[in-house]
Amino acid sequence: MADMTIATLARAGGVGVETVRFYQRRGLIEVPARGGGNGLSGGIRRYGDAHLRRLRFIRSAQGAGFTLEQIGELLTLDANDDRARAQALATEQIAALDVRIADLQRARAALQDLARQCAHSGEGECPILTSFDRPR
Amino acid sequence: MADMTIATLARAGGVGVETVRFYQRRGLIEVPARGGGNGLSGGIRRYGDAHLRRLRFIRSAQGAGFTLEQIGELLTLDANDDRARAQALATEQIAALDVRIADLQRARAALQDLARQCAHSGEGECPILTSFDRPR
DNA sequence: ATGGGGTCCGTACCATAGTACGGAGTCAAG
DNA sequence: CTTGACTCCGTACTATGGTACGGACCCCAT
Repeated sequence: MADMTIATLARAGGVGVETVRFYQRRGLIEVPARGGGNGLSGGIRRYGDAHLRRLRFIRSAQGAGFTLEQIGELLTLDANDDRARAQALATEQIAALDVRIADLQRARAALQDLARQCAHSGEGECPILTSFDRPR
Repeated sequence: MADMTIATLARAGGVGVETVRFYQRRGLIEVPARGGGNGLSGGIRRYGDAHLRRLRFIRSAQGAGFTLEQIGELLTLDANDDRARAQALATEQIAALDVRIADLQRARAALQDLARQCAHSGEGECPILTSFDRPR
């Protein structure tokens, strides 16, 4: 899968061309030299497996809740083999995820309660619409 | 707590003045008439308990993961007593929360694994930095 | 060798949820 | 009756993660 064009790379990574270019602007994906190696000056940039791995790295890390800025840092660490810092980032991110998960679970429980009450209550008011009036 | 100024209302709701004004622009909080009731023309807008309840509703609903647009709809339903639609929105939101929670839990588990491997592995590469290379 | 699709690049725009700024008006205390 | 804090309002700007546009250029198949 070497020597891809940007469209091929994007498709392989499951994103749009513009997204790849956006990541390049952010410094997350390297912009390869132009002209596929045939010696001529200008031309079209070609992408290889390394670029595709990088793109997938970015998408996976996003899936783990990292921001693009954090991902940039992870990539720097990768280049520097800075394991301690990488571990610290991971631990931080786990804590952040725990907070978010707990928040969402609380919200979910509250909503479920409300939906149940609304379904089973008689002609009174639906509690979904009044329950938020109390301070958190 | 009636007859608050916007700053008092904002403080009571735990937000900034600009945030209250932002909600007003979005149509989520009513803009009261000017001149506290003393008959004079121009003046300062005064806010009462209803405004504070509304503000707290918005903050609570945000805590449950609703967007401001959805909150606007909830408020409309409140005005119309549309219980069926409110229930539907709550159910939808619960499903959305479930998806997000599952995503985050998966991400958390993966990260934890990686952090552990990184801590216990010898002189090799820290797996945090290479593990994202595989497709999701 | 030419036509149409893909690429390059800068720039502008989108949604979401605010946050800040600046000038004019208002209000209450001293 | 002035001073200083607060309010009003429009407008602009922030952060995050893209998405779109337009002109110039390139390259491959016919």
